[in-house]
Amino acid sequence: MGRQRPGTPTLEEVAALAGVGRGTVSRVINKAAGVRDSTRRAVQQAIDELGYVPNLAARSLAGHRADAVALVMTEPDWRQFGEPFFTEIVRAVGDALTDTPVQLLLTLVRSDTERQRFVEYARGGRVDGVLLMSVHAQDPLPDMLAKAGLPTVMLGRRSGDESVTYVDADNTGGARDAVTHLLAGGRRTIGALGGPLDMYVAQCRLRGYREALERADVEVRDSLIVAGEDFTEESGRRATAELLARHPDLDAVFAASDTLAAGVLGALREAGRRVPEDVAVIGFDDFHPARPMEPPLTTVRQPLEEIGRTMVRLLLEEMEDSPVAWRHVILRTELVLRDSA
Amino acid sequence: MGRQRPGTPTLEEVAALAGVGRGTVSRVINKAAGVRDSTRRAVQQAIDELGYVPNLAARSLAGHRADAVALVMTEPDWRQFGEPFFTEIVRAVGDALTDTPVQLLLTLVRSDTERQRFVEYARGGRVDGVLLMSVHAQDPLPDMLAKAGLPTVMLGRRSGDESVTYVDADNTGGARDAVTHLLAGGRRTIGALGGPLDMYVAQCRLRGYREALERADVEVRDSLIVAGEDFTEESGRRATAELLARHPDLDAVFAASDTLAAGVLGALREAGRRVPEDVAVIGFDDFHPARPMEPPLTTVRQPLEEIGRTMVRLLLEEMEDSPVAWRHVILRTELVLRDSA
DNA sequence: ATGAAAGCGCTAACAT
DNA sequence: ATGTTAGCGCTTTCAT
Repeated sequence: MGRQRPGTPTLEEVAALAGVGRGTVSRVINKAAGVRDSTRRAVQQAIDELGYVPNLAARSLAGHRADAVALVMTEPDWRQFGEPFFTEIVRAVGDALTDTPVQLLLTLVRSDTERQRFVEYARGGRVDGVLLMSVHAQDPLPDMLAKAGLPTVMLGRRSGDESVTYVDADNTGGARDAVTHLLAGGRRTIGALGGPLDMYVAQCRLRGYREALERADVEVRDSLIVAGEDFTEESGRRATAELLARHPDLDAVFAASDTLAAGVLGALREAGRRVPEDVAVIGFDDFHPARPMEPPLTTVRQPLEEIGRTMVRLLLEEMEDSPVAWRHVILRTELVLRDSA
Repeated sequence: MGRQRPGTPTLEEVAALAGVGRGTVSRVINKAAGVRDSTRRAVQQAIDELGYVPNLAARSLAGHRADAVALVMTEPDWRQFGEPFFTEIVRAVGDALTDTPVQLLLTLVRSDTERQRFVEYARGGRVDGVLLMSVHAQDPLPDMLAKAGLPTVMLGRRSGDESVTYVDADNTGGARDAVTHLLAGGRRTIGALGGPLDMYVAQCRLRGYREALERADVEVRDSLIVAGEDFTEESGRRATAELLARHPDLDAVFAASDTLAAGVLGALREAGRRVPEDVAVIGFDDFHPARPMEPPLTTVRQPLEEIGRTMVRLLLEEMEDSPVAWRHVILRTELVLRDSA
């Protein structure tokens, strides 16, 4: 057992030292109005003298709030957490909370044990709200939290008619733009690398690919589409090799993530194809400044900063019970042209 | 305000429904001994019927513990979090806690504001202990926590005489082994890439480099040593370019991290050097299965799994106030030979 | 503007 | 084995 050391000063001792009532001390530490300036100073001095720190458990119990929110990564494969997409989201969420008194707690949920433990933690009132990243279609966590009445915001959605509040990028539109760009460049044999199909985001990006082809009256061939197991570089490599075997005349590839795209580039070069001369490549861009796409290719940029900010805004609104205009927000992507393919 | 919805059943209601006293219900949910099996079942049924979940704030307040520990990343540059070294540690720590009732909370401390907020969170009793990653020499956080009497375990140390409990790899020894191996291979003009010198780990690794040279009676030349700003690949690239400019006859490089080593490889190849024929490279290995060193080179492997496990063990011991044999643990590294350089 | 007092829901010590 | 009770330290009315 750890916790606050015995002998930790309490609000009551502060009150005694300052010669005021408990209520007054409470008002001071909560910066509530209606305290004379001289009293406030006296209390503050007592606080400093004693090194008083509020007991958060007591505050939670009496105040019915935790002043904390959880950002949950529900991914059995924890290494995904190192992916730029997630680190950027974490950064954006952290930034959005920096001016609030709310403590951000990142948590991993990799197994049913951990899921159970987290639900008890959250339902137990240790957080006021939950942000969910990387949710797979069959994940029960969002519903468990919703049923418990906990304010919850997801990054992405599990399906087309999602009940939980979410923020998503316009994956379909972004993919459509990308493939339309490839078509405009004269490409016709365009391969598509989706991510894992149990994630709606992968379905959307593939749908965008199809829609672009259909609009241009180009035949959609299933043999040009490969759904990977995940969004990793290695996955991109394997899929590309497969694609090249099936379609030696491949002249473009649309990849559903930038790590996939990196794998595509590697595999293409190994196979002796020039990029973008022989094969043009476009991927979604997770916008990680430290690991720029190399070489710079045209990418579909997701507004990660805005996604994180929006998630926080929606969550705080739900926590305040204030009216929310939209419970579903879909943010536009941007096609960043960086080649002449 | 969020938190447990109004109308959430309390322990008292469970007791009433089950027709027992509060104490008994408490015993049941805490799996305490001394409850008849039939009573236990009756209580359990009431719990299920009501969908009761314990209020963790009340439990903390009465029980003087939080059943949670924080794993803190104190790095102004949050992107570091994506580095394999950290994701592996997070995984190992998560694994070590998976069979305990303790919830793991990851937190970012990037600024003074966040440091302050976290200290209040921790001192406020929301966690029973703190694990610290990526601590820089002048970081005041460890002392703030120690002064507050919070069980704390650091990954690495801030200096040679660290007061806070820590777990570290044998950086000096590992570096010595690496450089000794290079010398045994006949290399004499060996460059050294340290990390940021405000981190003790970087100093140790450079010391190991020096010691190996001294033991072999090879002159230590300052011009062969470059301290980077951080442990990133980009940093490794720049440093290597500098090294090559100063020493065209460079025949080996010792890098203080695997990401640095990756940068070294890139820069060497760009400069037309063959690896390991012209220049042998050895780096510390953060052992990330998903991003293997490419090409496989000899590396100094740190026992990350064991580091994480040990940190957790020490922390739990400190939390239990049970006697701890060592407050400082230094784990051996292993030289993994993968080339003929 | 400030003090007093009633809980918040639980654990743990003490009875029985 | 189980019921009873006294807090844990705070927020929040309600008086004054």
